Amino acid sequence: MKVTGDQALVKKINTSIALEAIQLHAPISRAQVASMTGLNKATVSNLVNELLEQQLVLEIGPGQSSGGRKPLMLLFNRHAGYTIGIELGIGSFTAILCDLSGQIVLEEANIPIRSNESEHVIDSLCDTITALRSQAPSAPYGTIGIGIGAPGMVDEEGNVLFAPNLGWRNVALKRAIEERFPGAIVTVDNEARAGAIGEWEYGAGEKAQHLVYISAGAGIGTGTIIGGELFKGAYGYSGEMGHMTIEANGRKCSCGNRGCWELYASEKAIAEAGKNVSYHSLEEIMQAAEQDEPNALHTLHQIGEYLGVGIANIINTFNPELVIIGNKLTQAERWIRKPLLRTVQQRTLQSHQHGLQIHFSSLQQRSTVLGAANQVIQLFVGRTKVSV
Amino acid sequence: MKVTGDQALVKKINTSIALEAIQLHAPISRAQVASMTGLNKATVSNLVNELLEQQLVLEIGPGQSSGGRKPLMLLFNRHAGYTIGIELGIGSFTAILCDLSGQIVLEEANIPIRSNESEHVIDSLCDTITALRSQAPSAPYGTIGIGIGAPGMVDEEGNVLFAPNLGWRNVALKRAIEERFPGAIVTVDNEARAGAIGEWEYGAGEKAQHLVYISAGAGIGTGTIIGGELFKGAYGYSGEMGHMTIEANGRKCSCGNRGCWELYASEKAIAEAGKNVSYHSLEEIMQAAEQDEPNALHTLHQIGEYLGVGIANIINTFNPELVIIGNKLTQAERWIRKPLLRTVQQRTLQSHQHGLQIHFSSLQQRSTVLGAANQVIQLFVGRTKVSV
DNA sequence: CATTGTAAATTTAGAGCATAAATAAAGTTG
DNA sequence: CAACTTTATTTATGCTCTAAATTTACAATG
Repeated sequence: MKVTGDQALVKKINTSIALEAIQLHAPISRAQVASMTGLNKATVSNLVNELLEQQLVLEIGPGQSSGGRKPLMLLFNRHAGYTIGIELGIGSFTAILCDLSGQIVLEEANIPIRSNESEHVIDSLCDTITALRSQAPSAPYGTIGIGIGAPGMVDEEGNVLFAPNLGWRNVALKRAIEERFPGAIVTVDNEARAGAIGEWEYGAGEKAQHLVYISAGAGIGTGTIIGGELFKGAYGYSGEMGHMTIEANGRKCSCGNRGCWELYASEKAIAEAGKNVSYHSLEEIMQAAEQDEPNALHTLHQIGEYLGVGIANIINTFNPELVIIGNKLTQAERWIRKPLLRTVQQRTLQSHQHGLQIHFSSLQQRSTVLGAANQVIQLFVGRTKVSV
Repeated sequence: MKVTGDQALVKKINTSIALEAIQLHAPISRAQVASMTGLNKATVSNLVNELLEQQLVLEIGPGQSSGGRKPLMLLFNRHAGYTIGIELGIGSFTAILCDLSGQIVLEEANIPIRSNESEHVIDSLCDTITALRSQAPSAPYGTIGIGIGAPGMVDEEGNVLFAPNLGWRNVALKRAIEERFPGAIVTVDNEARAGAIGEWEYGAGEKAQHLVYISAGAGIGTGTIIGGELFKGAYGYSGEMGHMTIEANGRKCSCGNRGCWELYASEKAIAEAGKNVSYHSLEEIMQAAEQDEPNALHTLHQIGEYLGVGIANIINTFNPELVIIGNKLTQAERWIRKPLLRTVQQRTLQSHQHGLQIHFSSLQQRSTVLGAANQVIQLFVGRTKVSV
């Protein structure tokens, strides 16, 4: 959005800075916030007092003195409001209610979807949202909003442009939810991008300024965080790296391209490799791998290698500190991990390997719901940044 | 940089907004600037008057009245200062002196470099810089700085971390130049990233908010502009997309990886394809192609196709509005163009093709020098942006 | 236990900037 | 030439940050 500078903007920026310092370093005193952020003590006092009035911050009494007056310690009031996070999957969805620090209060996992018809799905989502809202603890701001991670391309207005697994085209999901819950903050984003935020804020991504999250399931989606911010790309719907070519003359993909990464490194690879054997799902092949069946082991190893090929490309493109692999394929970490790491090591520039870490998701299927919820929280607290 | 909000920041933001409006829409009146930017008329008047004092803006007298008082038209004073842009190549470098709007005043093209030894190269650069500075027209701010585009990985401090074609490792190029020209603004960036800025500001990239520049020469480098800003990536030196794998089991690359894009879509592909024929350079193969030699034509077509494969990956990753192909291979546009476009069309998602344009560089080898010069100009005028 | 020193938080006074409204300047138009 | 328009500046006001002074609250010390 086009923004000009005025005093309100200054205050917004500084409030955001102060609140973030409190969130990250609680319990913390006003004086510490001032010295840490570079803001003037008086400014911090003013801003904090307003945040106290708004109940976004709590004073929990005096802390340890360091030779003088005891500081009054501050906490981010994670119970000021609650938010709902939803991961829309294939055949089912998962919804959570969490507080402003991402602590899950209620969870409704794997609610089946009977029909992929968008109206039906939206009805179903709304029923669950209503149920969660009614069970939410009372809070100054109540349930502030609903964040949704959807499988497919989502534009900046929250329209699901294309979701092949749901058979959706141009579904105005955000608007539909907003209409049902007037006043609520609603966000809709791609499932992998929400997952990236989830891992970054609450999972394996702690503190990393630059990370890439790879959602490897029925296909491959990616979410990228650069400089502590979600990388939006042009028009807001980049991230179709699952359709990056890694075999120029490879198999035909449903997207029209050939040799797409997700053909070789997602569940799609199982069905393909198993054409002559009888593996049709990740579950099946994992069972077989447990029995040390050579075919299953080989297929899983190959998936690991191909995941590594794509990850190497991502590393060369974005040079992140951290790559996190999430979604269903993490269940096969045992078999995938080694070939994946070896491939990445072989295929990336030495200089990019420096300080690079590769992790599997630590949130166990909760990356997306938490990330979706976090997107609402970010809007609620009004995070604002300046680049010079 | 970590920034807190104060009045100085507000002024900086608004000055930047006003100046940009004048640069882009000159000649323009104060009133137009105000209505265009959303700034208050009084604010614009104040800021413009300061810019006039600073000689960054000129008043060129009254314009056409639209029914009332004639507006006083404003121009960006492109002669307020001059800047030097340098493209460091292999075996030679090119330097220009240009005004603040990128108009080239002096050009020293293809100055040979006798030895790649960094000290020698730096000496040589400094000689040319000194010569250009001494010939620069007199201006309020004189020659404000030096921008350099270097072939290789450059970090945010202007250190050339790795430039295989020069045999450089960890050369503190920016600091070296700064020491020789105290007070000058010095920037050092990767050649392709500078090229992206050059094309965006002065070339085929006009007005596009999201573009990718592909520098196809001895290797492949890329520069990406997203949301009107150079995409820096983690640590500032992303963009090694030339080493993206497009043939998982392809040829070995000097970077350690296999099947890197630049092996198939840069000059490297000529040497390789020509192992049994006698093409060793772009010039040779183009001569042969002029004579319709089938081998040459086939090789060039293939290069076009492989360029398309990589570009398709980039499109899926960044979803830009505009892709610009620059550097040496543009000379072979005649032969490359068609297979390239066809391949991209075949390999990208329909939704991404919507509104996508693919151009060849319009600046003819000047993308990088102009982009490098522009980086200095940007710092000089202090462009500042806010994201909400 | 009163004194001294220190740290935290608040108050005060001052300055910078943007803005709306009023005013001035310089046109056009019938 | 009077009425209307548009452009630019001036004025008065409000908001925010900041430095410095002040208040508050505690620790250490003889």
